[in-house]
Amino acid sequence: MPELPEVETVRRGLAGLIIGKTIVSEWHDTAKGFPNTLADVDRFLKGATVTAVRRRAKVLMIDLSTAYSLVIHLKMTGQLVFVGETRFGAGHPNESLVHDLPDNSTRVTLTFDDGSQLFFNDQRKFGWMRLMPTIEIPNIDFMRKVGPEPLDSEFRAEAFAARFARRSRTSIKAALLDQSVVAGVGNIYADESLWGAKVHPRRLVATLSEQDFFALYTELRAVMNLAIEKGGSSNHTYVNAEGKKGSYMDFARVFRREGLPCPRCGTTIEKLRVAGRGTHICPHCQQLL
DNA sequence: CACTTGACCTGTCCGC
DNA sequence: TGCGGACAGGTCAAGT
Repeated sequence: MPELPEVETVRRGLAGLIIGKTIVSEWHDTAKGFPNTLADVDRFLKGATVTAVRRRAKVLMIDLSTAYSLVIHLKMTGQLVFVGETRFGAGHPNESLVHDLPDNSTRVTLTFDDGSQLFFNDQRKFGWMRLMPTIEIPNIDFMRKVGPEPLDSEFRAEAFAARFARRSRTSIKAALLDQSVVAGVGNIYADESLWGAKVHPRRLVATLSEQDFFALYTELRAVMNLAIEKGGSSNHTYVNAEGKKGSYMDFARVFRREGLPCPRCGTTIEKLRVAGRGTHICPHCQQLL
């Protein structure tokens, strides 16, 4: 589900809601989604206080006072939803956006010392949550190979372009989705940034000019920053830590807009399949050459 | 090694 | 209304 802006939105929400709280109980359903032993849960999770909530690429990390962390990947349909005392009050403006939890998609429930709860829900069960020593997080396979953060102020256009050398013979869309090239890009922001840069998603990486890469770098950062500002994009499954939907989809220029006019030139937006993913383009603005 | 495809799951939507 | 198939904001393991 979530890409970098959605995960960052969840991170910011959670940081304000759970830092300083102590976990008093834990429930989880399957070994696959939560592979830790009960002994580890008892020793390093129960009684632990949340000290920080971090993000790297699309991975969230909840750091604990035990020097362990909960490392979480939401994949396609994962959610982390916090429920405190005031959330379901009658007449609350967001009352209709959330329903009673846990529900049939709930995989993990954490209960804090003040009675509030954090639910990890995941309809498709692709996501995972694991408890591990904080210091070992950089050694997991995903962290070792993941590329730079695209919004890092130190990450410049030249470095962005250079990252693509490893994927020169594939389509630019496949390369953008490759987490080892640049971190955090998924299907929505790949399509949105390619449209912004006027680059056809099927163009081979090797055919992109320096100007194309510069435009793509600029557009990707602009689109991700806007999405974070708008609280991410929402389909029927994505909600932030407070159970609210993001509004970026109201600003999307091509994603899921097939049949509608391109906001730049009016040409009808088309949907294709590129790198095995549904892909949205303006056939006039984005030419194959 | 680089690249593509299928698998992992469940729910929903669309055409018959 | 029921059913089959395609598809869904992501990564891996296998295959060529």
